[in-house]
Amino acid sequence: MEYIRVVEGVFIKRPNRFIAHVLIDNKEEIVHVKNTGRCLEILKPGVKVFLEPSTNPNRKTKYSLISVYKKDMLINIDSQVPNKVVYDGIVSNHIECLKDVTFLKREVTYNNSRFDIYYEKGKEKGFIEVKGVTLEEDGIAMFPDAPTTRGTKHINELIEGNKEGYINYIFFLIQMDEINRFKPNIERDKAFSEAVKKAKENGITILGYNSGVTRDSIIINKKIYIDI
DNA sequence: CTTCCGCAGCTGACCCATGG
DNA sequence: CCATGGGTCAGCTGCGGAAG
Repeated sequence: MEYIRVVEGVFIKRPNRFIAHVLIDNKEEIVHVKNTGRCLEILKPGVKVFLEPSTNPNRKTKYSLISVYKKDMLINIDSQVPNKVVYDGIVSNHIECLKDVTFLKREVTYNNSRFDIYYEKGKEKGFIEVKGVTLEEDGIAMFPDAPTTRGTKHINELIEGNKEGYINYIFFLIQMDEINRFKPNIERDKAFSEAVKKAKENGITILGYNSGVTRDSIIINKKIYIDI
């Protein structure tokens, strides 16, 4: 997944969920933030960020904030992209246990939820819920960075699906390089963490992959250890 | 003892920008 | 036109303290 005409900036502040103030070419710009989480740990004043110019002339903001440096590690915070990165990873047969799928579709509604990816592989079929992970502490990636009742609900519905014969997956895409370990963030969201554990006990496969992140791209990389 | 007022804390609505 | 989710603010509730 490539970004076009990426520019560099310095993060100033994020007054609300959708916008941030960023210094670009020594000029303060108001830009759109693609991330839904709060990202307190990484969006600190003065950090170096990368932005993609918008092609939509009707937009209020000229740029979207896509990645942030945390020390010397670049973290992609685009919450739209993990979905696509995983989808591309499956299509290119990069995911060991999802090789040679026979059918693949994004954003598929099932009962009351919409899941990120639906797949069929011969007789096998199921849903894949993708979670983008931007939080890291001591080399361990964690999710979520803020409580997510929606996420918990999704997982419980994946468990229901498994009971009805689907073979479902939870896929944590770590939006950074060189992180080789993942665990649910029990301190931040106990309910979610317990739902993940329950999912595993009910036969749902929990996958974690890190990504190759550069200033103008993100691509799926290596399978990592999941600590549940 | 009862009533009223003030304040703190909580809830809910709305706003922000975008893309589906 | 709706979903997204945190921040802000207005308005409401409930509690406590003080005064009649």
